[in-house]
Amino acid sequence: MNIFEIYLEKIKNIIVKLSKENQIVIPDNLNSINVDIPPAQFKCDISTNVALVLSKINKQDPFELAQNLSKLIKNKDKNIDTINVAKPGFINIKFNNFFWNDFSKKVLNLKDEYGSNTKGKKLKYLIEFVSANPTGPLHVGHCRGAILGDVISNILIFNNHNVSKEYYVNDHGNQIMNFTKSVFFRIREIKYGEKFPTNNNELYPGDYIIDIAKDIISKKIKLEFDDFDKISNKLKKLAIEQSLLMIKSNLKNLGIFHDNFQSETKIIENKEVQLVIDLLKKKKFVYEGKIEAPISEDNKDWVERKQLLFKSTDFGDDKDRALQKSDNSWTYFASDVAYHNNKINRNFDILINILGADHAGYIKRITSVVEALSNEKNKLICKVSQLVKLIKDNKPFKMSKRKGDYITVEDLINQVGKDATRFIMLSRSSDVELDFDFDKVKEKSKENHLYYVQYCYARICSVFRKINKDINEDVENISYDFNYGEEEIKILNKISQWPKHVDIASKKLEPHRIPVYLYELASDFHSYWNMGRDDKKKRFIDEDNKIANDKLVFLKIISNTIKIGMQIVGVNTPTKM
RNA sequence: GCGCUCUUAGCUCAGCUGGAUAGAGCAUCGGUUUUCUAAACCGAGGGUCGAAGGUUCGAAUCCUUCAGAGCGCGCCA
Repeated sequence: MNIFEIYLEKIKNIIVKLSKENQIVIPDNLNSINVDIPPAQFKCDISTNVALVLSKINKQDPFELAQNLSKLIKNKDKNIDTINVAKPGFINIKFNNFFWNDFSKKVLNLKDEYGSNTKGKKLKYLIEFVSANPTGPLHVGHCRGAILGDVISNILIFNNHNVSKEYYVNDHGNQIMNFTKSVFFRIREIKYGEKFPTNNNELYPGDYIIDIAKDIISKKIKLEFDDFDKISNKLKKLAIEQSLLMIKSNLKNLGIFHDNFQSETKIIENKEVQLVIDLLKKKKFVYEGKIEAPISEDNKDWVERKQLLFKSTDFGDDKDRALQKSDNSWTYFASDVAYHNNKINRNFDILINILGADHAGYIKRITSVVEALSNEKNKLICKVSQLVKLIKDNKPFKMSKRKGDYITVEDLINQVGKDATRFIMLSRSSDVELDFDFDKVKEKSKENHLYYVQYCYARICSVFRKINKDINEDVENISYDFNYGEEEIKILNKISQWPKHVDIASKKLEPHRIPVYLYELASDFHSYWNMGRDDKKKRFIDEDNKIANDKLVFLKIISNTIKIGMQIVGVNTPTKM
């Protein structure tokens, strides 16, 4: 029930027919023809640029062409009230009451599927997000990407795609060793009263390491904590297990659940790295060579040497990328190459990676690898979420790695709650930095968009409560002979735009469009609600505590649309506030 | 130095798969509650869409150059 799509189809059919009858010429590609939301001042429901697109190729005045086409569009269409041609050659269509009756009925019947694109091809997506190192709890920095990935998944699922959500666990490498060592020292601290070394800045000082140490001790596993090297592998497994539990609990509190946790170690143990590098060698994308020293400040200790490199410059990267370290172990990149090959072999149509802004420089090489391996150009799509600037007491709040000086997801949820966190993290495009103001987030006003939208839903629920109806029950057995006025149609019109916003959000992987739309819809509704003060006809319940059928359907489809949207965002719609 | 992202009202941002007179919120000023939720609503002022070129019938949107901000640029992960 996307009226923009329906009319686009109709218009395309008309011009294709005309071209077959040799009455007009049409371009091979009709993609630039659109049916869009007209600016408010034109007081119509949809508009199209067909005439403007066709005028040049037909050497005809667009205004005149538009007039001719509009006659054909209007012809026998029982939905159209008026059809006008505006200045350069836009065709503006206003629907009649019959249409809005029919529209409200259809939306009502679609229930929680309204806005979902059921026509498109069903694709298999793999979306990798969060993938934070399992060396500690999630902090605010991870939060935005986590929510972004989750809601992109929700949108794709809503549009009938198949989505697998994955977390890549970097349980291999130096960081993990440092982390394990930290746990080791904490265990010795607890067991033998040895002081945790403070002079080693490779170690993780955070208090959560103590918790992990305690948890491991409480398991009473037979393990001697005297020689780190002897037990490092066993302890590593235990420590990672604990920190993953912590991370999963953080994610759960954000309302996020992954389908799969893919271990880096497993990929290395399965020899998948060697396999993929052989494969790339065969394709001539891997060679032995030298790369230049990095430009960063302290590259004095840079030793130029021959090493195994991936030819990412073939795909437009600045330089080729190292696959092997000097001790012959694989680089992080190498195992990630194997991981992506693993993804490709699982036969997904599209791979999506959600990355933090600090990893944006990594995109080129990884998309290059995926292209080299799959021979498909846009197989892997990387979305970057920009930084979150924390603001407390009107001042930027800087997080540092020093102990206790960073805000975890847990802190965030305890202070502002899951829903507000989700809604605000999504309220801006992922391409721009986001100010996260602790004080404003907790405010319960228009400033806080979550409450503004929830309040709209709660207001509708209050009407249902008043007349002893259940908001979740279906509206049935109603004859549709409503006569909606201008104000109601304004909102119905807004609702008609919902599928279009979902569609763009889905195609461009831009979830912020959903909260932005919901805010606008809520605003229209609040506005309507307040009309009831001056105009009794605008109130939902009459003197006899009854509601008219048109008002009932009206409320039902508004609340329905809000609920669908809020479910995609992953927040609650309380019935009372 | 190179790469990615950003630059729209005093502030925070929508709008960008090219379209018509560029929209919200906050802040400022002025109003609304015998009424289904005032966590709300209505009104007013506020703009060279960073700058300059280009493509186009048409540019905030696409391209080029420049300026400013953020992030990144290791055999780290």
